Amino acid sequence: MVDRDDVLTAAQRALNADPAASMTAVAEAAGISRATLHRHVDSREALLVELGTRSLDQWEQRLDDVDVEALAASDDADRIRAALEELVLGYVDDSDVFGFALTDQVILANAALEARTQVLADREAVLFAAAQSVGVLRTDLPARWFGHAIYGLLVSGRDAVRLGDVARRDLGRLVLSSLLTGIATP
Amino acid sequence: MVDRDDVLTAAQRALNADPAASMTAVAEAAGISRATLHRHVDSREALLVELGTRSLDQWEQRLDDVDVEALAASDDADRIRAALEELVLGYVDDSDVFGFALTDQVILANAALEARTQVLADREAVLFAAAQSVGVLRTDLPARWFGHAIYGLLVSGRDAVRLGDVARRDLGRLVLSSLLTGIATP
DNA sequence: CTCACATGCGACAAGGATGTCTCAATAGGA
DNA sequence: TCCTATTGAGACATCCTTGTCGCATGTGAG
Repeated sequence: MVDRDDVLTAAQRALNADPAASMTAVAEAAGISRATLHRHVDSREALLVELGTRSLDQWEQRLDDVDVEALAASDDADRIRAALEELVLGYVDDSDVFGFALTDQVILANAALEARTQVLADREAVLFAAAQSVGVLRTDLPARWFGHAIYGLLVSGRDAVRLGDVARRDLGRLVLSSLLTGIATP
Repeated sequence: MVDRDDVLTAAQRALNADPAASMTAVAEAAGISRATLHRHVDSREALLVELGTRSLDQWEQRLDDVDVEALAASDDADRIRAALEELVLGYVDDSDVFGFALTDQVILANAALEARTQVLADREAVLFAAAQSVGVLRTDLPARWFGHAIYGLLVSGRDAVRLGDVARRDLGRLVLSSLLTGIATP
């Protein structure tokens, strides 16, 4: 028997491989018929939205895990820096599974998801701002920019691995060190 | 009268605004009828491929402008660094117009465009490698990674501007400085 | 064994986009 | 002015995808 969660996971995998995959392709990937797929999910858009929600859940979980709010109030530069690294490395791992959601037009165009994205970005931005004030992150860049920069490097990291330019196991280090210290010689 | 070039430019604009724009929408944006649009372009895919080609032309032009090959052979660290900056700032400008091509599935899935992308990425990688050997770029990162990192920051930069988190005029500086020196405090 | 329930399969209608065609209007040059 | 080439508008067939439905199958619990 195929669990609803199995279906969503399979759909995730299928859409990760081909972001334009049709419901037929998704159903095949899940090893069920299209009719059964529709017994689990109302529509293609609903599926995408649900997967988008899943990815936001995961994002939120990462933020909870490092306890963003407490951290932001802590003034502990070392812990903040460590948390930032942990966060980014976590995102890199997540991008393996949720990467397609980063650039999917249906997900990006959904108002509810966009609103929740804003909320999470706000939470994150609080941490960034705290990191700025304790001297971990540069103060000459807007706090809101950091999240975007991370996002971009996740997209490029995915791409680099897909094209074989970078080994998957090196990705975390590459993204993190490019992000924090840049690609130029110090 | 509407020039073929006008049509492509308008299509660019329309697809930039909405990457999923239909041929009807593109035609409207160009101020012509759908039939006339098809007199200029065989199919939607052909249109996308042509616009993708255009963006690669522009990329190639940027590489020509800085004379990548000569530069890579020059061993002049200052000039290489300056060229890198010029290149990236140029890309940021181009992303205004060609940004949608960065993530469009039709364009990305096209074999011919992907092949040419590889060629251009190779040219660029030569410059990156030279930059590494003269001490401008870090040697502990793969030369092929740099191009991806730039790509990612272009995507995020576009996004940041679209969401209003970053002013368009600040974008070049943000991207360039995040890329080169990272977001962490030195 | 039997029954209920989930599934696969096939068929179906609907919707949307694409590409083609024809015909009338129009603009621009001879 | 007249002729020609281009355009717009609309109609059309086609294709693909989506979502729904009915029916037969099979499996698992009791």
